Amino acid sequence: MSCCPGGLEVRMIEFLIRKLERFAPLTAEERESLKLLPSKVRNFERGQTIAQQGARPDESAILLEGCAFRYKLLKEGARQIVSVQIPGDFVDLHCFVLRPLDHAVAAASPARVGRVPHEAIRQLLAKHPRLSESLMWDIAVDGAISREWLANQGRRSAYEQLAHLFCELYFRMDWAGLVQEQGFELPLTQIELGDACGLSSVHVNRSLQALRQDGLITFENHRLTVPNIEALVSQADFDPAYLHLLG
Amino acid sequence: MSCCPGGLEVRMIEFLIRKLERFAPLTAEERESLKLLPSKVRNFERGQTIAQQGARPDESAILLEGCAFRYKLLKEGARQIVSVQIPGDFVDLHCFVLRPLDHAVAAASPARVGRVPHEAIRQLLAKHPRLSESLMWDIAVDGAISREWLANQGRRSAYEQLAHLFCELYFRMDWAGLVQEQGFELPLTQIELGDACGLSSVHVNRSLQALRQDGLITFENHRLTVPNIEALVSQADFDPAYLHLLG
DNA sequence: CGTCATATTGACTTTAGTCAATAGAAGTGG
DNA sequence: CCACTTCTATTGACTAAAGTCAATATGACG
Repeated sequence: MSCCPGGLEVRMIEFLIRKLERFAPLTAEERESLKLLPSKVRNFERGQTIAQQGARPDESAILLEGCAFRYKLLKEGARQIVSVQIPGDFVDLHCFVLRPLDHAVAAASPARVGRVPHEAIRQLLAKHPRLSESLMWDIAVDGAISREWLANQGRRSAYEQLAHLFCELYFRMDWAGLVQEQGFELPLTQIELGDACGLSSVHVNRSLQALRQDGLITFENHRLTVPNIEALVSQADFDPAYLHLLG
Repeated sequence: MSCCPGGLEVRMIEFLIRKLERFAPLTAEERESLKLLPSKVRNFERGQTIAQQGARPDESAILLEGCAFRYKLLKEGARQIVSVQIPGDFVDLHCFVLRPLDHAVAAASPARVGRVPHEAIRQLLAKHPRLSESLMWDIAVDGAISREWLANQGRRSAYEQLAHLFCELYFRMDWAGLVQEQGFELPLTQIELGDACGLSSVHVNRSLQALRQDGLITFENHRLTVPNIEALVSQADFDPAYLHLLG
């Protein structure tokens, strides 16, 4: 575990600031204070647990690099992945106010994670009360994504569900500047895609084949390519509004 | 539409205060300011729309009486209910920071709704910055419930799903003091239960029959009775922790 | 009494799950 | 480098859960 006394890496903080400014512009002082947020940076291997279900962490994690997901374990070993996190995401900001954690967090690929102490967040908000609305917004967007996932699981076919998930990730990754040549790194296995969509891995496999045959995606070597995002959006009945990507 | 110049009904505000104190105790001054929150009270008939998907309300609604649900409409008329609201719930607090609304809100029974202007919330938070954590908490609990619903839809059978939903409502209603003789008013139709669980109404009907035959519930005249809540909890693999009902 | 929404039932279809076998791919130790 | 393990991906055959369609019943209400 390494430590950045000056706060998170500058690049990442710029990223976080840019994200929060989707909600409301920040003042120079607010930006400055965000930049001074302390954090310990830690690396995780694929498959490692970043946070335990039921834990009461006194810090929240920002994903700096790699991919992670939040999940719940149910009886008989079933798993439900409830979100996929990409660089720049506050992985568990809600545990600033909501403890214990109702889910675990795992790294889906090698990942760099910055952990920001809740005490530092509390001081930040004491100094800049207006920022509390920005954090509220971040938590609320997370809720909006969960609701869209609910609609996805409840009312869409496996084919549409996967298409919808890929659209969501495409838009989020694109906003984060991580889409290159119409594709991006997606380290999720078919088992994990199944756990995210409430499907068996066998059925995921077959639905992926259908998406491939329809020319909507390629997916190999942990890289997803979408040659025609409009076509995928249309198949998935996808509307990016719920992501609140526009400032 | 009637108006309470002195704020929400006292009973309801006590209720809201009690709820927020599940997160952290409030000071006398904070309580006082909450009591002074202005609100217009409005009545709705069953089936009426309380808020439109895509709207940008400048107030948030507190459900005072009755039952409501939030839902999304998908292509081809499919509907996904993403939450069920009971008295005391902030139906759309998140729209304080998150607009436009990504879902609609409808009354599931005759309902009384208090609408609190965002401007008043903003002033409340300016005066009592610490309260922002309480509101953050309320939004975060909402997210936790959505995540549990995700696990429900993704990884449980129709029978378990309905049992789980009934457990959740039982616990929430009980906390609100609305459980009498092991049951409570549940105005949802089988179609609506289906839309909440991602099921067809026919399958809901059959699953309800199974729950009845197993002696776990009775459900008639819009009233759900659970003679043995522990048995239902056990069938549903239900753990109330995610509701954060304990102070 | 007629209307409308909801609930119930039966017959049948479809989607997705399960089980099992095989094939790849990545990593490990010799 | 190769045998070995392990995890993942793929395929086929079969099963089961849930959906669809259609008919009927029930209940609330004007």
